[in-house]
Amino acid sequence: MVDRAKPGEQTRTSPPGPRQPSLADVAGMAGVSHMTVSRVVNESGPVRPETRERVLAAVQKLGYRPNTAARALVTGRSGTLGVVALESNLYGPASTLYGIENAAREAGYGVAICSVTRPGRTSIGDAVESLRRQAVEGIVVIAPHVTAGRALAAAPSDIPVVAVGGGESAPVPVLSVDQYDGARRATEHLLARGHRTVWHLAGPEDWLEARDRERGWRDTLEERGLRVPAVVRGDWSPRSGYEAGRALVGKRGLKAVFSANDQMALGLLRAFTEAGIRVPEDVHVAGFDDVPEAAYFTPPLTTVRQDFIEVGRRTFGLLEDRMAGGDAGARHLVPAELVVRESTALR
Amino acid sequence: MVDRAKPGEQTRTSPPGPRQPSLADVAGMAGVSHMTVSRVVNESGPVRPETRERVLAAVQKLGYRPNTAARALVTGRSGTLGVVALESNLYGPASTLYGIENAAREAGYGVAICSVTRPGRTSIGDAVESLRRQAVEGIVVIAPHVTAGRALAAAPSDIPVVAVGGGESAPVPVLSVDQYDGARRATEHLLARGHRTVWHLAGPEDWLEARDRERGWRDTLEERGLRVPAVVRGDWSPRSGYEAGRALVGKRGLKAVFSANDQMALGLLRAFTEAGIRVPEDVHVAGFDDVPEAAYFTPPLTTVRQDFIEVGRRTFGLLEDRMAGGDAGARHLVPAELVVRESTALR
DNA sequence: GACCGTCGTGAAAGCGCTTTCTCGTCCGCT
DNA sequence: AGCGGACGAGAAAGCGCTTTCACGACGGTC
Repeated sequence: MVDRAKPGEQTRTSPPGPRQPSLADVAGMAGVSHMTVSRVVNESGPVRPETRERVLAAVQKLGYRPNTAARALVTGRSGTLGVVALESNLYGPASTLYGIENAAREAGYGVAICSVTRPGRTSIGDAVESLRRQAVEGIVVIAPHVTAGRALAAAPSDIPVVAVGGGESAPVPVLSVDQYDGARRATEHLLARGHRTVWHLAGPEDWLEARDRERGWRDTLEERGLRVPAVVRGDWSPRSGYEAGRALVGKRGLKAVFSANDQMALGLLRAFTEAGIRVPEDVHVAGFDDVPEAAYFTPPLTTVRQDFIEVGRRTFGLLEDRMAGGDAGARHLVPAELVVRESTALR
Repeated sequence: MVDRAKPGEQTRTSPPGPRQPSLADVAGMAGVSHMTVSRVVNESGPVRPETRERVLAAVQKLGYRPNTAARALVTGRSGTLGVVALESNLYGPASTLYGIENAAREAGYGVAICSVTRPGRTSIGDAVESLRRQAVEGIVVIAPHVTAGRALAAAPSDIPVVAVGGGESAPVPVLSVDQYDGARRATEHLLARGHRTVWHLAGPEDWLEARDRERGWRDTLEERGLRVPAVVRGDWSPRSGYEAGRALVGKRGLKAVFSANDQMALGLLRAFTEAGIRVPEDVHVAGFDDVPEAAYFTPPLTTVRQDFIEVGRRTFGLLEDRMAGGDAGARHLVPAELVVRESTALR
């Protein structure tokens, strides 16, 4: 019985021990050429059923696993995609990553990640380069920053790159949730409660999403000829929302606030609570993202939901297009949805 | 001037266009053999300084990038690690992932991820298999589930595997935060407030971390001969915390609750607020994790902090050990830290 | 002045796989 | 009976790299 993998003529360097079985090993056991095994494994080319059975049995018994490196070497395809992810626990980016990974895996791709702490021209470039070294076939950049767009301007043209949630003015296809429209919906919702105007707690200026949300809010007010209060700016963190809240307390005519994300809205709520301002009785508050916690804030938060799984799926689709040589277009939007909760309850 | 990469004798299949430059291309331009280029690139073996300069210049001009597949094929090392991640936005697992990725990148490894939705015997096995197909050199399983331990029992022995935050009874090294001790600290803190006992909102039974935290809580009470109230169980989500909160409202002697994570504590707070129970005036609440939001809950939450970055770093260290053939030991603990906030303020 | 060791370089082999080409066999057709 | 074609299988080449070995040119030693 030829149970053990044949050691080959030369024993190689001794330590590695019994190496992984190769096509040749399987072929030996099945009594065919390695080519036939290849055909069976890849289901390419015709093989007589009984031969196939024998090969399959040998594959099974040997625990044969195709050598990715060898395959990649000859085909020039690694079967791996790269994702440049923002190192943060921000709900959006993290969820998007999973969405992409899922879609990629279903399509038979592996996913390599490279995280960047603070995106800038260099760091994103470094990340892309690092992924290229891993021979990825395409790259998704989760790049909500404005600077990311600039970084992508220098994106390599010999490998497909797509961006999600940013990358404006970058020469790559971009997919994002319709931040502008989402912000408009939230603002309109607040206005529909009868307020004269809506204040805005914005995100960091260098985030495209923050800009879009701010623009949506501003346009909505201006279109109706309403007063546009000075923007208060945070950094997405609950802490910054809290500080913004303290700054807002006591502002005249503060009746409605639209926060650019849920975490800052949480800080806002906290600051208002401490100051004795009741939500929704005294002030209405809306957020953005619909993080799982939002429904359990005090009070439950009206917010704008983004479907990150869908974003991930479609982003992968975009990349697939590009890899197939397609154009994929420039900018794609996924709609956002308003979720109304107690923080904007009628009073 | 020899500026263009030499096309090679055969034009290959026409469509691929000008392929990536190879060692041979660089060698041609520098007027040396491909071996010399290899030596320069890898800094292996002696090369005369001036030769080296010439080679480097050619590398630069051609934009040469070593072909990972070819290198992996001959060396048998892919330079890639695999991480089996839990697909969730739970703060802990996500943060751990970044910690690992960072440490790995610093050490020159790429990171491939494979997410699993609900860990079970099969899914983790599938994920591991999927990563092996990508020729990873080692695998980290972020496996907080009890079942994960069982899944790992069948872990392949021919590739280094380590687990983080779970994998009890698995034949692999495991690293985790000291959940038991953290839970004890939280419980002791609550008891120090003068309560007769502490209630516990536990996590899902099939999570090892949930078990450890529950055990820490229970032991602390039992050691002091205190009454051990019936455990209420959630699933980590704010929603489940909310429901648990509603169930707890009205329990006789409800003065202190230790929630197994912060998100559930949030739901708890919400339920208490709705029921007119004030925290900390009427009831004390403590959580676990110290998510960034915890400091801005209403009221700010006393909780147990876990240093996930450290966990990631040390987990990678463990894997590195294993890959180098070391033993790495069985179980490693990272201490947890109590963070006191208003939800357990003295009254 | 013949010799050994070092240094810098090149030649050859081969990692495991796919691509392409070739070859023998058997069928159905005229 | 003869022959083209489909079918099943193998032979050979080569992907880009590292490993191993071989080779010439030195410089110092006895």
